[in-house]
Amino acid sequence: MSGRSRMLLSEKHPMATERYNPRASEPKWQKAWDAKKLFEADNDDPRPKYYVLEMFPYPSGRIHIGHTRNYTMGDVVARYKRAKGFNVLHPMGWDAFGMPAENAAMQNKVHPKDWTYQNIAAMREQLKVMGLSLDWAREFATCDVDYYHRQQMLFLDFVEKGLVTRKSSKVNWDPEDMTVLANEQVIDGRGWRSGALVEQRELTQWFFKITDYAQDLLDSLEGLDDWPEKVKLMQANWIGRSEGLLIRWPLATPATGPAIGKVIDGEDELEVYTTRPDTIFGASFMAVAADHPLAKKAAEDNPALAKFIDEVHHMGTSVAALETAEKKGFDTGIRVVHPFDEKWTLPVYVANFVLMDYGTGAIFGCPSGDQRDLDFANRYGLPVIPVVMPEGENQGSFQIIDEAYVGDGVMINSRFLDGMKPDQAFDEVAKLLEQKTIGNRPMAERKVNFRLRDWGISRQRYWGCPIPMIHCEDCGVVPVPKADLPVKLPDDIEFDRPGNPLDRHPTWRHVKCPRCGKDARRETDTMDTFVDSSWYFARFTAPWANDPTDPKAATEWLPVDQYIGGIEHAILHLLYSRFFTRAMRETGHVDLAEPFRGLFTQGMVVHETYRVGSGSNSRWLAPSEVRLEDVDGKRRAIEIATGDEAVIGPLEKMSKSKKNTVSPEEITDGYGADTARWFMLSDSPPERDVEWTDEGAAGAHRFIQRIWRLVSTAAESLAGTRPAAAKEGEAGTVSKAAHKALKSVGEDIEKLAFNRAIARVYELANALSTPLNEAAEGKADPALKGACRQAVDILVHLIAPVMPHLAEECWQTLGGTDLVAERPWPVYDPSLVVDSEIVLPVQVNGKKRGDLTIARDADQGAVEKAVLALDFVQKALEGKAPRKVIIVPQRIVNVVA
RNA sequence: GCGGACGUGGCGGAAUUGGUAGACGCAAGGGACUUAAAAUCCCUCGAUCUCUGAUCGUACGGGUUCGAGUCCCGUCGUCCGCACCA
Repeated sequence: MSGRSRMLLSEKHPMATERYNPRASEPKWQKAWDAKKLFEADNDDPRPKYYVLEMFPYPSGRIHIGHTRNYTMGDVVARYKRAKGFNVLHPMGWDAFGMPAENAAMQNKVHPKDWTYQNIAAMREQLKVMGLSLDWAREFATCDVDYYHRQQMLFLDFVEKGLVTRKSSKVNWDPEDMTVLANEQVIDGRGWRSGALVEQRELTQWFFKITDYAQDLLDSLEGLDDWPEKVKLMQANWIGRSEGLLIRWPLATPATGPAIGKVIDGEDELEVYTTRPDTIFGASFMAVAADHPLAKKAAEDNPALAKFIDEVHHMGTSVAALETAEKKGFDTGIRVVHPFDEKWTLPVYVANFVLMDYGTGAIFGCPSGDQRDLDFANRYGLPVIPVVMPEGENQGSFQIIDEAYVGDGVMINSRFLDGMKPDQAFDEVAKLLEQKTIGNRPMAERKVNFRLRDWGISRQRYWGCPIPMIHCEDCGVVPVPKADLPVKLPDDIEFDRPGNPLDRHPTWRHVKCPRCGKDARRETDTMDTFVDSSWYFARFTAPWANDPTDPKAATEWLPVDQYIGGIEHAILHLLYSRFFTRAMRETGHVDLAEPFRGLFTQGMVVHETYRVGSGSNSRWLAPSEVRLEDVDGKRRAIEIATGDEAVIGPLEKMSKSKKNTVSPEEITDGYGADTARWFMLSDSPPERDVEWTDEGAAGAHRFIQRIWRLVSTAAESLAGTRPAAAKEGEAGTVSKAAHKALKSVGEDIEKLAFNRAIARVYELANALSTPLNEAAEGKADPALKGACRQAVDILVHLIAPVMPHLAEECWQTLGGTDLVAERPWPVYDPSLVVDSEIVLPVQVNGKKRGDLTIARDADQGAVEKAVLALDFVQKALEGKAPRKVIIVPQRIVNVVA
């Protein structure tokens, strides 16, 4: 458009501006940012560093709207911190190994590699549309040979430091995916991915010794001040520390005294773990797990017991099975002797509720103090001796019938412990038994137990990082020499059968032993994909480094200042990463223990569901397939194609199966990225779920157009005006509104309270609406013009973190020659964020009756005098003196009549 | 069962952490502009009543306080995590 025609147009319609067109505008500004490489972090930049990271996505093929909310939050922080003068690292990558690629290979005959890289390419393009200020120069995928090569280096370093072990253990076997799952990946007895019922199998597996760090991982939670309490609590529960006592109970044999029970050769004690040694006089039986060595031995000549053990093995592990499972046991015939009474023997049962892999796989049962033990005792007619009684109960009448008492109180029926508190009794029992001996060892020792297990990382899959180890018949398990790394995945691979394709590859597994040179075979297990995501944040600090990290860069950038992701990773990913960072410190790759200084868990994007038909004929409808109507205040959904009414279901996480998904393109194609970004952060607090609604998106877009109208109509008249804050009059009101908004938006972003920041921007836009229109109509005096010019500059900078494209467009229209993305955050004038006069609410007897407008710096005496002179106060007092006048400075006045 | 979080208009949510409850947005209703529509602008919007004012009101019942959405005790409800962990 020529200057002449522009002038004609503006003469005809002085107020007319075109609507803002995000489709033309957004790509333009994205190119401008890229051209200046504004988002590429320089490790040598001397400014203070700030590392903001969102949990990287799995390349499933499509970016989900939930992803974009997550990344937008990180982007707002990144853009804000950049404007505040930080050297910001904001990278992006791909968590690219895993089962879905293999499933696609099996179903669609695509190579997992091709499938994955194609998905990455598509998703990268989707992300770019969002205008995120990411450093794409550092992008990598965990399936890049470059990346898993370094992961193999780390693995070998961990092996050297003794952080890796290989042990035979019972594993959770997913029969559908035909692979092993970590305990953390078994949810309600089912595989976290396949949903298949998990079986128990005995396999030799590779483990990371995370339990070595159990205490440290627990203790260090306390220092994570910028983590949600909820996540810390979940981790603490998962680590599950308990303090107790190992007690060795002598088996009743001819040597120990009355040989009542069955005698097993070579067995003379039963070791149990208990957190309640104080209840030892309430013991009425012992119980061991079905896999306990004593149980196995006792079953050798006892077919009935062997049968029972077999039954326990086949018991379901589903929640339903566990909940309904009755406490069942089988008496082995073995007897133990009570540590404090040689004449007291107790039966040893095999019980279905005792777990082999916690404690020692054996317990003593105290029915009065433990519900499970009580259920068991009641079923098998074993004695129930109350040993702890609530304070103030009458011992004569206190009984335990079918509810165990687990609280605090006072010891009874416990000989020398009687009258003590349970805590004291605990210590007393520990002290006495530590002094007694059995064999050559003390009869008891204090022991801390953890629920946390070592992290099994072996997976019998192709699409993962090969474990760089070699099995040699003569030398045993030998690490691949570092010089021979990487162990690359073979490309020629068949997916015609389930199971591990690496295992049946014709040549790949055959190698020479690096130690003796004889024929040997490669480890064909690959690593759990949670290994890949346990250190990617460190790799981002120097993705070009030959070693896994560049320790200098890692030291400078880490910890991640702000990590943002879903609550679903509260345990697995975050705990593994905390362990990994410790292991990397041990091996010299980083110099810190805690990888994430600040953690934020964002809510999901949810949408209601629509369903037509009923029973087996019913089907789900996508939001785009229905039309919503409002009939007599009732919302109805109509299927557009058929006109049938659909049932509106509750808000649910967006999922393919229920078709309640909205794709980012549906929004960005029409309204643009800024609308999507603005909508996802407004209204709902970021930690809570946000409901995607068309009205909400439309509302966000209306605001974009409103800002554009406001700025562009005033732009011409403000063109030559120098920004200047005013203190008085209408101009002063404008300046104060702008500076107050500037202050609170900054504070809100620092706290990640994006919804509040957005509310403040709305307020500022509302406040500027009249003055800016006056300026556009030429009705503003120089003071007001200066104030408006400055306020509009501030407004543009305030919207920039959330609506970066619109901000650039506005800035250009206002005559800016640089980019908002490279401009500093404006500084507010402290004198403009406080008013010289304040309005104090005045209460009489705690109820608000009116206001008092008074100078901000008025002293208490002046405030009291002015309050007492108010009409409504005098009326309320009826001429009497007030009993009390409470003045909270700058806040409220309460007159007590 | 154990552990934790939460409960505010028609809706999403604010409330400086004990100081004006309902900011801001969505939805709804009314009006202006228009031949009309869209867009835009203005007004109303917790409930009740004797309506220029008053009373009630933050799940429910008590308590502490000059003052409670906020703190304490109890009840109900919702959500989340763990779950036979001795």
